[in-house]
Amino acid sequence: MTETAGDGRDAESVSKFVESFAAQLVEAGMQRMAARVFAALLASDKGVLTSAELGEQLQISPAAVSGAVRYLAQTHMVSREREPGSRRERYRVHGDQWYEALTNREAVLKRWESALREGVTSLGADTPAGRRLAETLAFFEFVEGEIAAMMERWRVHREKTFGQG
Amino acid sequence: MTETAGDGRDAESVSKFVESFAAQLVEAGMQRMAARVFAALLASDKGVLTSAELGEQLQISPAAVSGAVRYLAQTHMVSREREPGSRRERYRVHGDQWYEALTNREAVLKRWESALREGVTSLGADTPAGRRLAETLAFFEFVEGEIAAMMERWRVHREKTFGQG
DNA sequence: CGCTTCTTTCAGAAATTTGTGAAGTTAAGG
DNA sequence: CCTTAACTTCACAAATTTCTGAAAGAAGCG
Repeated sequence: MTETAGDGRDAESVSKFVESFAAQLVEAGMQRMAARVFAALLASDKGVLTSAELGEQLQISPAAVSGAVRYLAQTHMVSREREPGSRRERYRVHGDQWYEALTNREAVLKRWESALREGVTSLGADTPAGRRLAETLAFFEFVEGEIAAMMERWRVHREKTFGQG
Repeated sequence: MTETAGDGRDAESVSKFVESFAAQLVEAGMQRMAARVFAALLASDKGVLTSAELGEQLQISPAAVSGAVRYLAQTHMVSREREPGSRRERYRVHGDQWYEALTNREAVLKRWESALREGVTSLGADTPAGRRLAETLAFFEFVEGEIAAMMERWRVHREKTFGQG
């Protein structure tokens, strides 16, 4: 059985999962390194890894880790931590926050809505195209509200199923 | 005022909307030509354009139109029509279907779930990482169910707001 | 059945994206 | 303060993606 450094788990199984899950995320539009880093964190024992650990496990340069983490932090899928009095940064998946970021993409929705709003104005709200855009806009606004409610239901459902986690 | 062929609308306004909305879609991961074609259809008078019209309006080759439309049709964001007795294909946005394709992405979710399921098995459901993956999996399964309900609520909401459309 | 018109496929050029090594920056610890 | 360990930024090489022109493929129409 192949073992990594100290975490006592089958490195090959981990890698297999990491690569296959990352591949799916990539297919859905995520940058490759970001996807691999994220998957590695998900599959890690504590949900926390250092830059060096990520680099070694995924066989990528510090620069690649840095870039991936910047992206993931911006999109709120991982958070950076620093043990006080250390130069070592640690990256963590929030057991119950990251998927909001994944599905929500509120910023994306907002920008779509903004573009649509301008379209309605400039094409005219009384034109067929304007009406189509207005309806599309209404849909996104609707979705935006629904997602919040859905996440709330998830939290309830989750607690029932998994406890406080 | 700049007018296109026969639709009597300000070509520049249309183009402006098309390009800015398409840009947002691209940023969210859609292929550029697909995004432009889609936006052009959204902003068209009838929600229908021919291949030639798309090529001219967007200044792209027939090949590019073909590729974009293939993608959009595969993802159910537009449908292809053919007036019986014509070689000319027409592409249409479904005023009230395309966003299902956009948000649904059921196939994507399914593949994510599948990768996670394998991860849970191979890492062990009783390990910390296994539990994290299992919870993630549960989340996606939850979302999958919720989306159907959400779309149903949208249909109701839409009819109240826009009528039968 | 061949002509014509439209769409698709394909190979390749161009542009973009990605990941690296190396230099630069920051901050802990002596 | 100087050293050193870590992270970040930058320029470039490599890989990938994208779009085009050209050729091939369908399908109506005479």
